[in-house]
Amino acid sequence: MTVRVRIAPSPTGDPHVGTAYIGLFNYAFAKKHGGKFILRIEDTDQTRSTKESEQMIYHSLKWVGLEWDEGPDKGGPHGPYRQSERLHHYKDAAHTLIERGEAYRCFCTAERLDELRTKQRAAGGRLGYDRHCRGLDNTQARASEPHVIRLKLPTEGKIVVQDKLRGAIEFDAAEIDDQVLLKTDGFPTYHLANVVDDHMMQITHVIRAEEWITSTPKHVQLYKSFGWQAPEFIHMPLLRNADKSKISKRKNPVSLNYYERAGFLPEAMLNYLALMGWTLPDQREKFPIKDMIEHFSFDRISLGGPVFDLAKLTWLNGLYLRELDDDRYLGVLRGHVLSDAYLKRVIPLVKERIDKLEDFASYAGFFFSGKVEHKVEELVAKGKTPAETKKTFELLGEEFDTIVRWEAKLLDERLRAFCEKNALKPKELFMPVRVAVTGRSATPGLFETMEVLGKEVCRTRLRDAIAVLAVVKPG
RNA sequence: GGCCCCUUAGUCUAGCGGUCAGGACACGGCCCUUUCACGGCUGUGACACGGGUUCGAAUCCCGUAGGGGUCACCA
Repeated sequence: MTVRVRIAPSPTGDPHVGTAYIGLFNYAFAKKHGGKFILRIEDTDQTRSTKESEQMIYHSLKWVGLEWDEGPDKGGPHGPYRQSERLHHYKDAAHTLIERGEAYRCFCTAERLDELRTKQRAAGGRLGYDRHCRGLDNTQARASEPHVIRLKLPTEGKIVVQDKLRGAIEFDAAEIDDQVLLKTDGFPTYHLANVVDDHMMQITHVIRAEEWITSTPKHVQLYKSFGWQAPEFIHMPLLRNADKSKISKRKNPVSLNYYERAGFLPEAMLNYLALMGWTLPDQREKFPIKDMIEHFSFDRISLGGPVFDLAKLTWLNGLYLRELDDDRYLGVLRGHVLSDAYLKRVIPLVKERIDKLEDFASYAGFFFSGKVEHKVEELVAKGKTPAETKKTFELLGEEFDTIVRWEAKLLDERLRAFCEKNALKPKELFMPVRVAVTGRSATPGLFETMEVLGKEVCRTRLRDAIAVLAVVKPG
């Protein structure tokens, strides 16, 4: 049996560091055993999936060097590899299940389900679908009405998940919801799509994040209902913020775009990610990924959720950077931080503001630097307190997270709307933001500057500014 | 809250019954150096707690505590 593993990101937003992390472990395992590493795009959420995001996933995965053997752009013997192009498979599968009595149509409205949950919450009991439609015998007749298809789970007994890292994990079948398989819009949920695809694509090992453990019994039941053999499950620990919560953009740069832009080398990135929960038998911390492949084994994975430590990644990156010869160094420098493409975007903003070329670097320095210095007194608008400013920045950070197209015109609109929503005058917001994202009070136009800096840099500097304000003593 | 997972220093980890509990990041000191970095040396610092099992537990078992995840027609 040849090893076949997959990484299955959903194209909703920026390419995530967690995708690279899980991708790496899949990749290392596949390469170790001469198997195949497959990329599958899980775009079954019609409202959130975007083509831009899908493109960024390809770009970032290639950047870190995780080349896939089969995928939407590459093809392969088990395509298509984009779930939105496989809808008929899921539909067929769901109907097969209905015919076998393993699934049923459910006509409950979103309102009824909301109501149900509200009641359950009030009663303090368990949340979950009450199987209202499970016993319906006229489901066939009503097939033309809007409905979802739900999986029938056993009402008693245990469902056992075999996790390669943790052994047997037992769940009471009665505790598990009759999961929706096919949504009203005819699209499958993750649960159905991933099982159908993993089976059809002959995936042998599912290496995914720990957050999936609790839905795995549903998948186990699905394989059983179909009469298919389930793959092996390997649930990796979750990357964490410093406070141990699941890594998130509120507390860390999580976009791979950021790391590429900031001038981290892909080999350092991968090396660092490999260190998160895994060790080489000889304990070396700096190693090329081919060494990981050579020595890879699941029993060297530790299960405590590792805190993603930017400081240590930075140290490791320095090691890699220092061993580059000057020509290669020039190459990576010109490839990212000082690329022609980036300089060409900075020039129009700086040109009219300086008179001698020698002033370029000092005027435009913040376009090229990582961290910028924040002075509290510059960060806080007249008449505002540091605490108020901190609060405003936190809200603004969340606003940033929802902005998909990071362009000056849109930023202008969004920030003005933000002022209105939060009862702020533009000048009470714009100067503090300027200082937060550039570290300076004299800069080119704020929105143009923000566009060129990019979302991730702005987000990171805003986060840093928040941290500076957080240590100010009130009064 | 129910269910599930996890638990060695601030952080990443080694350890798989007998070790002075080892390494790395960060932090402090010293050396190198015109400065700053790099580099070298060095220091502070950990087995969550309580019961067992055992001649002997960081290592095995059971509790407790803590942390995390999950409870969607999102993945």
